[in-house]
Amino acid sequence: MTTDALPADGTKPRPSREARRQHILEATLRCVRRSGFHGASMADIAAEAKMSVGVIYRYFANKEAIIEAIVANDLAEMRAKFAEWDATPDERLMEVLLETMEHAIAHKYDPDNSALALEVLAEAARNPRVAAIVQAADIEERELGRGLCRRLNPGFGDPALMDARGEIIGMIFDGMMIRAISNPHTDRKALLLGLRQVMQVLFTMPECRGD
Amino acid sequence: MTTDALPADGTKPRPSREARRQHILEATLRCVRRSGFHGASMADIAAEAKMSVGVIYRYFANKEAIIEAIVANDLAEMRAKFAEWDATPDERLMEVLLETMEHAIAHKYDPDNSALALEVLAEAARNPRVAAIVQAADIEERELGRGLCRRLNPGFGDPALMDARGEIIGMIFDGMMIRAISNPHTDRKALLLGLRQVMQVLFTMPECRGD
Amino acid sequence: MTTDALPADGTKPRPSREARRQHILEATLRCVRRSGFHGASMADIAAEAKMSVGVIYRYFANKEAIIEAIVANDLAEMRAKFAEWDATPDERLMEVLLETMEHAIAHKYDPDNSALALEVLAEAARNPRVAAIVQAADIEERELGRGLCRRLNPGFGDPALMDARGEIIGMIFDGMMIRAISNPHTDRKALLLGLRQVMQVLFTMPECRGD
Amino acid sequence: MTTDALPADGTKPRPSREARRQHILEATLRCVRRSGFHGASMADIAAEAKMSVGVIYRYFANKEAIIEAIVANDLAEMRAKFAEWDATPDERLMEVLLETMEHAIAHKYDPDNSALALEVLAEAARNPRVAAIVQAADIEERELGRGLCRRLNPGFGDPALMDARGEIIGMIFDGMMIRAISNPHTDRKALLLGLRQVMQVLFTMPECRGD
DNA sequence: AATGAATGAGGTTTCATTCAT
DNA sequence: CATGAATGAAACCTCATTCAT
Repeated sequence: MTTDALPADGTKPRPSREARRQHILEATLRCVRRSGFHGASMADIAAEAKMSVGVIYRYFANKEAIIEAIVANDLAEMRAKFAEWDATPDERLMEVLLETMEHAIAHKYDPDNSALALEVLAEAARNPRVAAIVQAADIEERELGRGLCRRLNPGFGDPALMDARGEIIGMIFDGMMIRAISNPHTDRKALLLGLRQVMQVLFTMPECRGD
Repeated sequence: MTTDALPADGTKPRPSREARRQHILEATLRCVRRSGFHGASMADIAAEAKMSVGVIYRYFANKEAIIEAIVANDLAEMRAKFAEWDATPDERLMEVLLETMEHAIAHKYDPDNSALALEVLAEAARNPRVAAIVQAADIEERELGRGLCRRLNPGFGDPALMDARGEIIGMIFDGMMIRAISNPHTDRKALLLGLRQVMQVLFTMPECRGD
Repeated sequence: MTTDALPADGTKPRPSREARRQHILEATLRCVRRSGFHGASMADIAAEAKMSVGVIYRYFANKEAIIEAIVANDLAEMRAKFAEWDATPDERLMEVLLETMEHAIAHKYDPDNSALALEVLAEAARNPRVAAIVQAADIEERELGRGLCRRLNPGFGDPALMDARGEIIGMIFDGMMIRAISNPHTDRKALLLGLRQVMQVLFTMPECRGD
Repeated sequence: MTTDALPADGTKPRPSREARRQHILEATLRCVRRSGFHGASMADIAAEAKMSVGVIYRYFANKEAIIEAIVANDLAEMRAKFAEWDATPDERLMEVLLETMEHAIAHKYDPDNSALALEVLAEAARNPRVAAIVQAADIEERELGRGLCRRLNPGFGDPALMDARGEIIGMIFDGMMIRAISNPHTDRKALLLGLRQVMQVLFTMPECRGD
């Protein structure tokens, strides 16, 4: 039995604790995208969430805790993406992946998304608690990615080499966010063609013991 | 060449203006890597540089100017890298590039380097002045990269497609910095093998008009 | 009328927002008279108001806003003065004006008042925002003064000349504040006699086309 | 024997100590008119005087001493003005005075002049050293003014009343500087007519024991 | 439980003054 | 003597956090 529940009377039911946390997180996201972690003040967040400053402290111990929760939240999105692929039969998998590229480009080149991700990564680069969250999420993501690669490339032998291949694919997707900053006006049409070709190779190219 | 000069006597010569600027930039770098741009206070920087706060303002108009100088400084490094390649004869170029991969990995996976770069990029994502510097540098880098690609792949027709290929190569290098945060303990040996293989393909794979 | 209200219990009621603004303005006035606008630091003002520095910024956007509020506050005093004269019947107006001279002298020769006014004017001489406030107030004051002159001197024809006469009367009152600095120990009794005589002439002397 | 003198050789002779002081004062004046006493930094002044900061401290103990010297300098101007009048024969005196009005208006309504004067007066209102200088200058000015009044109005009996009359005339001139701030766009033509008429009255109106 | 006013340390920046060269 | 780089105190302002109401 939680503290929410029991509407019944005329007043609107109090939202659950989790719902309010989410509400705060979403407000924070909007603020952070606008001004970065350090630029977003608790007052901004409170105003954006239409709450008082004080109440935020009932849901999060401090500002850092909000940041950590935001980072953790990204997991959900990522899992959803992989779940979609998992539901795709092997013979259509490559096709679906290539179709995904268009959305991936749009998503990664969206300044809002990349700005936030870079903010998080820069924070992770020096805040061990954030780093731990990012890395934990990444472990999960790699595991899911490994499954995908195995389905596409059953003949791959050495798991270390396959992991490396996965890393490289990861680099391309992650690097897209940096390219979005450094060269926001890329020709996305040409990029899409190029990426589809390269991805096809990356997902299917046989392993090859170096030298 | 500069206005200082004339050491010779027992006293240590006054360092040149440029030397002091570099001194401040290096101190700032150490602080920024430790705590980020916003986390590094002018007092921290001054302490790190063993200077008074005020003197820093004789060399930089404000904190943002230091950031800009740091970003601009990266240009020199990048140019040096391309200059090295430019001096390499065509027949050895691919070989040298592949050898470079090892250093690239070491460099990008060095937390000091990637933390700083991400900091800069996150700042660029919101600060138009920093964005302008980053993008100007990138234009130059792309131009140099284009030259490299043309030497390696003279048969490439559509320049848009070749630029896209260059973007993708850029994604891999840029993305490496993010992977360095998300998965710092990658098996670098396997990664090196994989990257060499992939790069060889990327640099030489013929263009291919989609669908 | 305001949002506070409900004292009644033993605890002291929270002062209204407006009351706190006034409290800050009064503290600022004391500081400014002591050390001028630039000499009065926010820390001084906070100490004088027995508040923390930060709280002042909840009531005023910045130091300049406090200055502007002080200037604006003077308007109220000025309007009250004219309102008093407006309520006086024509036949007693000159008499009341001459009686006012004594208070005017006391007011303008009070170092507190003149120091503040000069501070404001010096600021207005350089700060366009303050100048705008001062000039807006003056427009209003001239309009009121014009009405007064018309009542005292209905035969005055050329409005430009009457305005000039008003300007000259203004010079005398404004100049008094400067004399208060340059010669604080004037014989005020003699001054009062002289001013009454001069004012009577100024208010009633017929216009006279030049030469 | 002072430290200047002895040019003779090919190099340009070193300016006298007094000349350099004047040079600094003039540079300071330009700075102060531009930005006020507090706004004019020693660095600004040094740059304006084309000197190094350090050398200024060989001529003035500190910034306040420069301010004091500027105030004291105004004496010279004022004395020159009275000297001109002293040289005028009685029968033309009033005429010359009235002619002076036009220059007086132009001078007092010049924002540069009034801004500086108000700056000085505001400073005098709280800095006893500056107040002393201002007041000493005023004593001298009043003495000269008294002579002028006596020449124009030999029948005036009570010296206290005559001094009061002088004060009032002073108010008009001083007040003009404040009007220049509060109402910079006065109709100066009309003002000139009005002032001439009023001045004529003020300089010649017989004394009159009040009530 | 919710509010939002208050705190005050700490941020960036300026500048009068000194002093080694 | 002149220089101008260096100092460091102090200016204004912000904001995470607390707590009386």
